[in-house]
Amino acid sequence: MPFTYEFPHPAVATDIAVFTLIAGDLSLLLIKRGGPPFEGSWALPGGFLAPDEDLDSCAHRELKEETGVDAELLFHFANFSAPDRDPRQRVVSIAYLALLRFDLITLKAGSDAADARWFPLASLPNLAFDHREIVDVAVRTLRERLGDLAILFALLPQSFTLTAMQDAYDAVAGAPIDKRNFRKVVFDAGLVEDTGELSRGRHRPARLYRRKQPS
Amino acid sequence: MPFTYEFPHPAVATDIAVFTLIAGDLSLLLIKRGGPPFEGSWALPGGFLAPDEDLDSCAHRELKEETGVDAELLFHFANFSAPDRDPRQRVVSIAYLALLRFDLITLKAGSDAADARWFPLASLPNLAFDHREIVDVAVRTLRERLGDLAILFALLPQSFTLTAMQDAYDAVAGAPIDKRNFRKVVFDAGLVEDTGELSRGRHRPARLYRRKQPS
DNA sequence: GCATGTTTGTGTATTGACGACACTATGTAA
DNA sequence: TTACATAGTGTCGTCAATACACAAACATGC
Repeated sequence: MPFTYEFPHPAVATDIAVFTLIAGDLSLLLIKRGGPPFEGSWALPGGFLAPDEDLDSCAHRELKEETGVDAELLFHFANFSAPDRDPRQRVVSIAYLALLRFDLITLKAGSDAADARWFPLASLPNLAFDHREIVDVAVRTLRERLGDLAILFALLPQSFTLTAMQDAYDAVAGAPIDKRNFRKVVFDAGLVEDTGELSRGRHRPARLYRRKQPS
Repeated sequence: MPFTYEFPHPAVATDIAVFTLIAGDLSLLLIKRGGPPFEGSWALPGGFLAPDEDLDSCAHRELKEETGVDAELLFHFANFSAPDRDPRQRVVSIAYLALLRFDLITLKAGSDAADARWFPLASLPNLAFDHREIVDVAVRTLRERLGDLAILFALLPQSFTLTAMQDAYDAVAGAPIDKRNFRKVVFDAGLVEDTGELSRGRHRPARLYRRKQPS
Protein backbone atom coordinates (compact mmCIF):
# COMPACT_ATOMS: atom_id res chain seq x y z
CA MET A 1 0.00 0.00 0.00
CA PRO A 2 1.60 3.29 -1.07
CA PHE A 3 2.37 6.01 1.44
CA THR A 4 0.82 8.75 -0.50
CA TYR A 5 -2.62 8.74 -1.91
CA GLU A 6 -2.62 11.05 -4.84
CA PHE A 7 -6.34 10.76 -5.56
CA PRO A 8 -9.35 12.40 -3.97
CA HIS A 9 -11.05 10.03 -1.59
CA PRO A 10 -14.46 8.67 -2.50
CA ALA A 11 -17.35 9.06 -0.14
CA VAL A 12 -18.26 5.84 1.64
CA ALA A 13 -21.85 5.05 2.47
CA THR A 14 -23.89 2.10 3.63
CA ASP A 15 -27.12 1.24 1.84
CA ILE A 16 -29.50 -1.12 3.55
CA ALA A 17 -32.02 -3.49 2.04
CA VAL A 18 -34.50 -3.82 4.90
CA PHE A 19 -36.96 -6.68 4.51
CA THR A 20 -40.04 -7.46 6.48
CA LEU A 21 -43.16 -9.57 6.20
CA ILE A 22 -46.46 -7.80 5.66
CA ALA A 23 -49.64 -9.81 5.15
CA GLY A 24 -47.63 -12.71 3.82
CA ASP A 25 -45.59 -10.62 1.41
CA LEU A 26 -41.88 -10.12 1.65
CA SER A 27 -41.57 -6.34 1.56
CA LEU A 28 -38.80 -3.82 1.23
CA LEU A 29 -38.36 -0.48 2.96
CA LEU A 30 -37.85 2.45 0.60
CA ILE A 31 -37.34 6.16 1.10
CA LYS A 32 -38.68 8.78 -1.25
CA ARG A 33 -35.92 11.14 -2.19
CA GLY A 34 -36.60 14.74 -1.27
CA GLY A 35 -34.01 16.34 -3.51
CA PRO A 36 -31.96 15.85 -6.67
CA PRO A 37 -30.70 13.71 -8.16
CA PHE A 38 -33.56 11.29 -8.63
CA GLU A 39 -35.83 13.65 -6.72
CA GLY A 40 -39.13 11.93 -6.04
CA SER A 41 -37.68 8.50 -6.79
CA TRP A 42 -37.54 5.76 -4.23
CA ALA A 43 -34.23 4.60 -2.82
CA LEU A 44 -32.75 2.36 -0.19
CA PRO A 45 -32.17 3.84 3.24
CA GLY A 46 -28.56 4.43 4.18
CA GLY A 47 -26.02 7.10 4.80
CA PHE A 48 -22.42 8.11 4.98
CA LEU A 49 -19.76 6.62 7.20
CA ALA A 50 -18.96 8.81 10.20
CA PRO A 51 -15.35 9.28 11.37
CA ASP A 52 -15.70 7.39 14.64
CA GLU A 53 -17.60 4.31 13.50
CA ASP A 54 -16.92 1.23 11.43
CA LEU A 55 -19.20 0.10 8.63
CA ASP A 56 -21.31 -2.24 10.76
CA SER A 57 -21.92 0.55 13.24
CA CYS A 58 -22.81 2.89 10.42
CA ALA A 59 -25.41 0.47 9.09
CA HIS A 60 -26.85 -0.04 12.57
CA ARG A 61 -26.99 3.68 13.19
CA GLU A 62 -28.62 4.50 9.88
CA LEU A 63 -31.17 1.76 10.31
CA LYS A 64 -31.98 2.92 13.80
CA GLU A 65 -32.34 6.52 12.64
CA GLU A 66 -34.74 5.34 9.98
CA THR A 67 -36.77 2.77 11.89
CA GLY A 68 -36.07 3.33 15.57
CA VAL A 69 -35.02 -0.29 16.15
CA ASP A 70 -31.79 -2.20 16.50
CA ALA A 71 -32.07 -4.86 13.86
CA GLU A 72 -31.67 -8.43 15.03
CA LEU A 73 -30.29 -9.45 11.72
CA LEU A 74 -28.08 -7.03 9.81
CA PHE A 75 -25.11 -8.05 7.74
CA HIS A 76 -22.97 -6.92 4.84
CA PHE A 77 -23.48 -8.73 1.57
CA ALA A 78 -21.83 -6.81 -1.30
CA ASN A 79 -20.11 -3.62 -2.39
CA PHE A 80 -21.16 -1.37 -5.25
CA SER A 81 -18.50 0.91 -6.61
CA ALA A 82 -19.02 1.86 -10.23
CA PRO A 83 -17.30 5.24 -10.57
CA ASP A 84 -20.40 6.96 -11.92
CA ARG A 85 -23.07 5.34 -9.81
CA ASP A 86 -23.81 8.66 -8.13
CA PRO A 87 -23.85 11.68 -10.46
CA ARG A 88 -22.96 14.15 -7.70
CA GLN A 89 -19.74 12.66 -6.48
CA ARG A 90 -17.98 9.36 -6.22
CA VAL A 91 -19.71 7.20 -3.62
CA VAL A 92 -18.71 3.65 -2.75
CA SER A 93 -21.72 1.83 -1.39
CA ILE A 94 -21.35 -0.89 1.21
CA ALA A 95 -24.58 -2.84 0.99
CA TYR A 96 -26.24 -4.40 4.03
CA LEU A 97 -29.24 -6.62 4.43
CA ALA A 98 -31.61 -6.43 7.38
CA LEU A 99 -34.65 -8.41 8.49
CA LEU A 100 -37.07 -7.09 11.06
CA ARG A 101 -40.69 -7.06 12.18
CA PHE A 102 -42.41 -4.13 10.58
CA ASP A 103 -44.90 -3.84 13.46
CA LEU A 104 -42.12 -2.96 15.89
CA ILE A 105 -41.12 0.17 14.11
CA THR A 106 -42.36 3.60 13.27
CA LEU A 107 -40.98 4.94 10.04
CA LYS A 108 -39.39 8.33 10.29
CA ALA A 109 -38.67 10.35 7.22
CA GLY A 110 -35.12 11.69 7.49
CA SER A 111 -34.02 15.23 6.78
CA ASP A 112 -33.84 14.70 3.05
CA ALA A 113 -36.50 12.02 2.76
CA ALA A 114 -39.96 13.03 1.68
CA ASP A 115 -41.55 9.76 2.63
CA ALA A 116 -40.83 6.21 3.75
CA ARG A 117 -42.86 3.15 2.80
CA TRP A 118 -42.91 -0.60 2.62
CA PHE A 119 -43.28 -2.11 -0.87
CA PRO A 120 -44.08 -5.73 -1.57
CA LEU A 121 -41.12 -7.18 -3.40
CA ALA A 122 -43.32 -8.11 -6.32
CA SER A 123 -44.31 -4.51 -6.98
CA LEU A 124 -41.33 -2.28 -6.46
CA PRO A 125 -41.27 1.15 -8.05
CA ASN A 126 -38.35 2.36 -10.14
CA LEU A 127 -35.38 2.92 -7.90
CA ALA A 128 -32.77 5.66 -7.82
CA PHE A 129 -29.08 5.11 -8.58
CA ASP A 130 -28.14 1.45 -8.94
CA HIS A 131 -30.45 0.46 -6.14
CA ARG A 132 -32.43 -1.98 -8.23
CA GLU A 133 -29.27 -3.99 -8.76
CA ILE A 134 -28.49 -3.83 -5.05
CA VAL A 135 -31.97 -5.13 -4.25
CA ASP A 136 -31.64 -7.97 -6.74
CA VAL A 137 -28.38 -9.09 -5.18
CA ALA A 138 -29.89 -8.71 -1.71
CA VAL A 139 -32.82 -10.97 -2.55
CA ARG A 140 -30.50 -13.57 -4.03
CA THR A 141 -28.31 -13.44 -0.94
CA LEU A 142 -31.29 -13.67 1.38
CA ARG A 143 -32.54 -16.80 -0.35
CA GLU A 144 -29.10 -18.37 -0.24
CA ARG A 145 -28.96 -17.82 3.50
CA LEU A 146 -32.37 -19.31 4.04
CA GLY A 147 -30.68 -22.65 4.53
CA ASP A 148 -30.23 -21.30 8.04
CA LEU A 149 -33.83 -21.23 9.20
CA ALA A 150 -32.82 -19.20 12.25
CA ILE A 151 -32.96 -16.04 10.17
CA LEU A 152 -36.74 -16.40 10.16
CA PHE A 153 -36.90 -15.51 13.85
CA ALA A 154 -36.10 -11.93 12.91
CA LEU A 155 -39.44 -11.80 11.11
CA LEU A 156 -41.51 -13.45 13.84
CA PRO A 157 -42.87 -12.38 17.21
CA GLN A 158 -41.54 -14.03 20.36
CA SER A 159 -44.10 -16.78 20.22
CA PHE A 160 -45.55 -18.03 16.99
CA THR A 161 -47.24 -20.99 15.39
CA LEU A 162 -45.32 -23.28 13.11
CA THR A 163 -47.67 -22.29 10.33
CA ALA A 164 -46.61 -18.67 10.82
CA MET A 165 -42.98 -19.72 10.70
CA GLN A 166 -43.60 -21.65 7.53
CA ASP A 167 -45.45 -18.73 5.97
CA ALA A 168 -42.36 -16.65 6.66
CA TYR A 169 -40.23 -19.29 4.99
CA ASP A 170 -42.46 -19.44 1.95
CA ALA A 171 -42.48 -15.67 1.61
CA VAL A 172 -38.69 -15.40 1.76
CA ALA A 173 -38.08 -18.41 -0.47
CA GLY A 174 -40.68 -17.21 -2.93
CA ALA A 175 -42.02 -20.76 -3.15
CA PRO A 176 -43.90 -23.03 -0.79
CA ILE A 177 -42.27 -25.87 1.12
CA ASP A 178 -44.01 -29.06 2.24
CA LYS A 179 -45.55 -28.73 5.68
CA ARG A 180 -44.41 -32.03 7.13
CA ASN A 181 -40.89 -31.67 5.80
CA PHE A 182 -40.63 -28.14 7.14
CA ARG A 183 -41.74 -29.20 10.61
CA LYS A 184 -39.38 -32.14 10.58
CA VAL A 185 -36.41 -29.92 9.83
CA VAL A 186 -37.37 -27.35 12.44
CA PHE A 187 -37.83 -29.96 15.16
CA ASP A 188 -34.83 -32.08 14.23
CA ALA A 189 -32.63 -28.99 14.30
CA GLY A 190 -33.97 -28.13 17.75
CA LEU A 191 -34.73 -24.57 16.69
CA VAL A 192 -37.93 -24.09 18.69
CA GLU A 193 -39.50 -25.11 21.97
CA ASP A 194 -43.15 -25.40 22.92
CA THR A 195 -44.47 -22.58 25.08
CA GLY A 196 -47.36 -24.75 26.25
CA GLU A 197 -49.81 -22.14 25.04
CA LEU A 198 -52.21 -22.22 22.15
CA SER A 199 -53.18 -19.65 19.60
CA ARG A 200 -56.86 -18.88 19.36
CA GLY A 201 -58.45 -18.02 16.08
CA ARG A 202 -61.40 -18.94 13.98
CA HIS A 203 -60.40 -22.55 13.67
CA ARG A 204 -58.46 -25.25 15.39
CA PRO A 205 -55.96 -23.66 17.81
CA ALA A 206 -52.26 -24.14 17.11
CA ARG A 207 -49.42 -24.68 19.53
CA LEU A 208 -47.29 -21.64 20.14
CA TYR A 209 -43.53 -22.02 19.98
CA ARG A 210 -40.63 -19.80 20.83
CA ARG A 211 -37.04 -19.74 19.61
CA LYS A 212 -34.87 -22.17 21.49
CA GLN A 213 -31.50 -20.62 22.24
CA PRO A 214 -28.69 -22.81 20.94
CA SER A 215 -27.00 -24.45 23.96
CA MET B 1 -28.70 9.45 1.90
CA PRO B 2 -28.04 13.07 2.84
CA PHE B 3 -27.11 15.58 0.21
CA THR B 4 -24.19 16.96 2.04
CA TYR B 5 -21.43 14.96 3.51
CA GLU B 6 -20.06 16.88 6.38
CA PHE B 7 -17.22 14.49 7.20
CA PRO B 8 -13.82 14.00 5.61
CA HIS B 9 -13.87 11.02 3.30
CA PRO B 10 -11.92 7.95 4.29
CA ALA B 11 -9.37 6.49 1.94
CA VAL B 12 -10.56 3.31 0.26
CA ALA B 13 -8.13 0.51 -0.54
CA THR B 14 -8.23 -3.10 -1.61
CA ASP B 15 -6.10 -5.64 0.22
CA ILE B 16 -5.61 -8.99 -1.42
CA ALA B 17 -4.94 -12.36 0.16
CA VAL B 18 -3.17 -14.17 -2.67
CA PHE B 19 -2.87 -17.91 -2.19
CA THR B 20 -0.84 -20.41 -4.12
CA LEU B 21 0.40 -23.94 -3.76
CA ILE B 22 4.13 -24.45 -3.25
CA ALA B 23 5.50 -27.94 -2.66
CA GLY B 24 2.20 -29.07 -1.28
CA ASP B 25 1.80 -26.12 1.08
CA LEU B 26 -0.93 -23.53 0.78
CA SER B 27 1.07 -20.30 0.78
CA LEU B 28 0.32 -16.61 1.02
CA LEU B 29 1.93 -13.69 -0.78
CA LEU B 30 3.28 -10.98 1.51
CA ILE B 31 5.05 -7.69 0.91
CA LYS B 32 7.72 -6.33 3.21
CA ARG B 33 6.90 -2.77 4.09
CA GLY B 34 9.57 -0.29 3.10
CA GLY B 35 8.42 2.60 5.29
CA PRO B 36 6.51 3.49 8.42
CA PRO B 37 4.22 2.54 9.93
CA PHE B 38 5.14 -1.08 10.51
CA GLU B 39 8.35 -0.58 8.56
CA GLY B 40 9.98 -3.93 7.95
CA SER B 41 6.79 -5.81 8.76
CA TRP B 42 5.03 -8.02 6.26
CA ALA B 43 1.66 -7.02 4.87
CA LEU B 44 -0.88 -8.02 2.26
CA PRO B 45 -0.51 -6.56 -1.21
CA GLY B 46 -3.07 -3.98 -2.20
CA GLY B 47 -3.57 -0.33 -2.88
CA PHE B 48 -5.87 2.59 -3.12
CA LEU B 49 -8.91 2.90 -5.33
CA ALA B 50 -8.31 5.06 -8.38
CA PRO B 51 -10.94 7.55 -9.61
CA ASP B 52 -11.81 5.73 -12.81
CA GLU B 53 -12.08 2.16 -11.59
CA ASP B 54 -14.44 0.14 -9.44
CA LEU B 55 -13.25 -2.05 -6.59
CA ASP B 56 -12.95 -5.24 -8.65
CA SER B 57 -10.82 -3.41 -11.20
CA CYS B 58 -8.71 -1.98 -8.42
CA ALA B 59 -8.03 -5.43 -7.02
CA HIS B 60 -7.18 -6.78 -10.48
CA ARG B 61 -4.86 -3.88 -11.18
CA GLU B 62 -3.07 -4.10 -7.87
CA LEU B 63 -2.64 -7.83 -8.22
CA LYS B 64 -1.30 -7.45 -11.73
CA GLU B 65 1.12 -4.75 -10.66
CA GLU B 66 2.38 -7.04 -7.96
CA THR B 67 2.51 -10.36 -9.80
CA GLY B 68 2.23 -9.58 -13.48
CA VAL B 69 -0.76 -11.88 -13.99
CA ASP B 70 -4.49 -11.52 -14.32
CA ALA B 71 -5.80 -13.77 -11.60
CA GLU B 72 -8.24 -16.45 -12.71
CA LEU B 73 -9.94 -16.36 -9.38
CA LEU B 74 -10.28 -13.07 -7.53
CA PHE B 75 -13.25 -12.08 -5.46
CA HIS B 76 -14.29 -9.84 -2.60
CA PHE B 77 -14.93 -11.53 0.72
CA ALA B 78 -15.11 -8.94 3.53
CA ASN B 79 -14.60 -5.31 4.52
CA PHE B 80 -12.40 -4.04 7.31
CA SER B 81 -13.19 -0.61 8.60
CA ALA B 82 -12.18 -0.08 12.22
CA PRO B 83 -11.57 3.68 12.46
CA ASP B 84 -8.04 3.27 13.81
CA ARG B 85 -6.86 0.33 11.75
CA ASP B 86 -4.31 2.53 9.98
CA PRO B 87 -2.48 5.01 12.26
CA ARG B 88 -1.77 7.45 9.43
CA GLN B 89 -5.27 8.13 8.20
CA ARG B 90 -8.63 6.50 8.00
CA VAL B 91 -8.54 3.66 5.48
CA VAL B 92 -11.45 1.38 4.69
CA SER B 93 -10.10 -1.90 3.40
CA ILE B 94 -12.03 -3.94 0.86
CA ALA B 95 -10.57 -7.42 1.15
CA TYR B 96 -10.15 -9.72 -1.84
CA LEU B 97 -9.06 -13.30 -2.16
CA ALA B 98 -7.06 -14.62 -5.10
CA LEU B 99 -5.79 -18.04 -6.13
CA LEU B 100 -3.07 -18.46 -8.71
CA ARG B 101 -0.15 -20.59 -9.82
CA PHE B 102 3.00 -19.22 -8.28
CA ASP B 103 5.14 -20.52 -11.13
CA LEU B 104 3.41 -18.23 -13.62
CA ILE B 105 4.47 -15.06 -11.92
CA THR B 106 7.52 -13.02 -11.15
CA LEU B 107 7.23 -11.05 -7.97
CA LYS B 108 7.93 -7.38 -8.32
CA ALA B 109 8.56 -5.26 -5.31
CA GLY B 110 6.54 -2.08 -5.64
CA SER B 111 7.73 1.45 -5.01
CA ASP B 112 7.24 1.18 -1.27
CA ALA B 113 7.84 -2.53 -0.89
CA ALA B 114 11.22 -3.73 0.21
CA ASP B 115 10.58 -7.34 -0.66
CA ALA B 116 7.88 -9.79 -1.70
CA ARG B 117 7.73 -13.43 -0.65
CA TRP B 118 5.54 -16.48 -0.39
CA PHE B 119 4.97 -17.82 3.12
CA PRO B 120 3.47 -21.20 3.93
CA LEU B 121 0.24 -20.58 5.76
CA ALA B 122 1.48 -22.56 8.72
CA SER B 123 4.42 -20.22 9.30
CA LEU B 124 3.34 -16.68 8.69
CA PRO B 125 5.34 -13.83 10.20
CA ASN B 126 3.72 -11.09 12.25
CA LEU B 127 1.63 -8.92 9.98
CA ALA B 128 1.13 -5.17 9.82
CA PHE B 129 -2.17 -3.42 10.55
CA ASP B 130 -5.09 -5.83 11.01
CA HIS B 131 -3.82 -8.05 8.23
CA ARG B 132 -3.65 -11.13 10.40
CA GLU B 133 -7.38 -10.88 10.97
CA ILE B 134 -7.94 -10.38 7.25
CA VAL B 135 -5.92 -13.49 6.50
CA ASP B 136 -7.85 -15.54 9.06
CA VAL B 137 -11.15 -14.55 7.50
CA ALA B 138 -9.74 -15.21 4.03
CA VAL B 139 -8.71 -18.74 4.95
CA ARG B 140 -12.09 -19.45 6.47
CA THR B 141 -13.81 -18.10 3.35
CA LEU B 142 -11.56 -20.11 1.06
CA ARG B 143 -12.38 -23.33 2.88
CA GLU B 144 -16.09 -22.59 2.77
CA ARG B 145 -15.89 -22.15 -0.99
CA LEU B 146 -14.01 -25.38 -1.46
CA GLY B 147 -17.37 -27.08 -1.88
CA ASP B 148 -16.95 -25.81 -5.42
CA LEU B 149 -14.00 -27.91 -6.56
CA ALA B 150 -13.64 -25.74 -9.66
CA ILE B 151 -11.66 -23.22 -7.65
CA LEU B 152 -8.83 -25.75 -7.61
CA PHE B 153 -8.19 -25.21 -11.31
CA ALA B 154 -6.72 -21.82 -10.46
CA LEU B 155 -3.94 -23.66 -8.65
CA LEU B 156 -3.27 -26.28 -11.32
CA PRO B 157 -1.56 -26.31 -14.72
CA GLN B 158 -3.62 -26.92 -17.84
CA SER B 159 -3.19 -30.65 -17.61
CA PHE B 160 -2.73 -32.43 -14.35
CA THR B 161 -3.12 -35.78 -12.67
CA LEU B 162 -6.01 -36.42 -10.35
CA THR B 163 -3.49 -36.96 -7.59
CA ALA B 164 -2.22 -33.43 -8.15
CA MET B 165 -5.76 -32.12 -8.03
CA GLN B 166 -6.39 -33.96 -4.82
CA ASP B 167 -3.16 -32.68 -3.32
CA ALA B 168 -4.42 -29.18 -4.06
CA TYR B 169 -7.69 -30.00 -2.36
CA ASP B 170 -5.97 -31.37 0.69
CA ALA B 171 -3.72 -28.35 0.96
CA VAL B 172 -6.61 -25.90 0.78
CA ALA B 173 -8.86 -27.89 3.07
CA GLY B 174 -6.04 -28.44 5.53
CA ALA B 175 -7.06 -32.08 5.83
CA PRO B 176 -6.92 -35.11 3.53
CA ILE B 177 -9.92 -36.46 1.67
CA ASP B 178 -10.44 -40.08 0.66
CA LYS B 179 -9.00 -40.79 -2.78
CA ARG B 180 -11.88 -42.83 -4.17
CA ASN B 181 -14.50 -40.43 -2.90
CA PHE B 182 -12.63 -37.45 -4.30
CA ARG B 183 -12.38 -39.03 -7.74
CA LYS B 184 -16.00 -40.01 -7.69
CA VAL B 185 -17.10 -36.46 -6.98
CA VAL B 186 -14.81 -34.99 -9.64
CA PHE B 187 -16.01 -37.42 -12.31
CA ASP B 188 -19.67 -37.31 -11.37
CA ALA B 189 -19.60 -33.51 -11.50
CA GLY B 190 -18.05 -33.70 -14.97
CA LEU B 191 -15.31 -31.28 -13.98
CA VAL B 192 -12.48 -32.84 -15.96
CA GLU B 193 -11.85 -34.66 -19.21
CA ASP B 194 -9.09 -37.07 -20.12
CA THR B 195 -6.37 -35.65 -22.35
CA GLY B 196 -5.35 -39.13 -23.44
CA GLU B 197 -1.82 -38.45 -22.28
CA LEU B 198 0.09 -39.88 -19.38
CA SER B 199 2.44 -38.34 -16.88
CA ARG B 200 5.85 -39.92 -16.68
CA GLY B 201 7.69 -40.13 -13.45
CA ARG B 202 9.53 -42.57 -11.30
CA HIS B 203 6.53 -44.83 -10.87
CA ARG B 204 3.31 -45.89 -12.49
CA PRO B 205 2.23 -43.21 -14.99
CA ALA B 206 -0.98 -41.35 -14.28
CA ARG B 207 -3.61 -40.15 -16.72
CA LEU B 208 -3.51 -36.44 -17.41
CA TYR B 209 -6.75 -34.52 -17.27
CA ARG B 210 -7.76 -31.01 -18.18
CA ARG B 211 -10.59 -28.83 -17.00
CA LYS B 212 -13.82 -29.52 -18.84
CA GLN B 213 -15.59 -26.29 -19.66
CA PRO B 214 -19.13 -26.36 -18.32
CA SER B 215 -21.47 -26.72 -21.29
C1' DG C 1 15.39 -60.35 -15.87
C1' DC C 2 13.71 -60.44 -11.41
C1' DA C 3 12.47 -58.55 -7.00
C1' DT C 4 11.29 -54.40 -4.63
C1' DG C 5 9.26 -50.04 -4.01
C1' DT C 6 6.03 -46.49 -5.04
C1' DT C 7 2.21 -44.61 -7.06
C1' DT C 8 -2.20 -45.34 -9.86
C1' DG C 9 -6.69 -46.73 -10.16
C1' DT C 10 -10.98 -48.97 -8.87
C1' DG C 11 -16.35 -50.58 -6.12
C1' DT C 12 -19.44 -51.45 -2.43
C1' DA C 13 -22.03 -50.89 1.64
C1' DT C 14 -23.84 -47.83 5.27
C1' DT C 15 -25.73 -43.76 6.74
C1' DG C 16 -28.21 -39.54 6.84
C1' DA C 17 -30.51 -35.65 4.27
C1' DC C 18 -34.10 -34.33 1.32
C1' DG C 19 -38.38 -34.59 -0.98
C1' DA C 20 -42.82 -36.47 -2.34
C1' DC C 21 -47.05 -37.62 -0.61
C1' DA C 22 -52.72 -37.82 2.29
C1' DC C 23 -55.40 -38.25 5.97
C1' DT C 24 -57.34 -37.49 10.74
C1' DA C 25 -58.07 -34.21 14.68
C1' DT C 26 -59.87 -30.07 16.57
C1' DG C 27 -61.70 -26.05 16.91
C1' DT C 28 -65.23 -22.02 15.01
C1' DA C 29 -69.37 -20.52 12.98
C1' DA C 30 -73.69 -20.96 10.86
C1' DT D 1 -75.20 -30.84 14.37
C1' DT D 2 -73.16 -29.87 10.28
C1' DA D 3 -69.94 -27.58 7.40
C1' DC D 4 -65.66 -25.49 7.16
C1' DA D 5 -60.96 -24.25 7.86
C1' DT D 6 -56.78 -25.06 9.86
C1' DA D 7 -53.52 -28.10 12.83
C1' DG D 8 -50.96 -31.97 13.17
C1' DT D 9 -48.78 -36.36 11.92
C1' DG D 10 -45.29 -40.83 9.23
C1' DT D 11 -43.38 -43.51 5.52
C1' DC D 12 -40.91 -44.47 1.56
C1' DG D 13 -37.61 -43.71 -2.20
C1' DT D 14 -33.64 -41.34 -3.87
C1' DC D 15 -29.46 -39.28 -3.63
C1' DA D 16 -25.21 -37.50 -1.38
C1' DA D 17 -21.61 -38.34 1.71
C1' DT D 18 -18.52 -41.33 3.96
C1' DA D 19 -15.80 -45.34 5.29
C1' DC D 20 -12.93 -48.72 3.63
C1' DA D 21 -8.68 -52.41 0.76
C1' DC D 22 -6.40 -54.37 -2.87
C1' DA D 23 -4.59 -55.26 -7.54
C1' DA D 24 -2.11 -53.03 -11.60
C1' DA D 25 1.67 -50.53 -13.66
C1' DC D 26 5.95 -48.59 -14.07
C1' DA D 27 10.96 -47.44 -12.37
C1' DT D 28 14.89 -48.80 -10.18
C1' DG D 29 18.55 -51.56 -8.41
C1' DC D 30 20.53 -55.85 -7.93
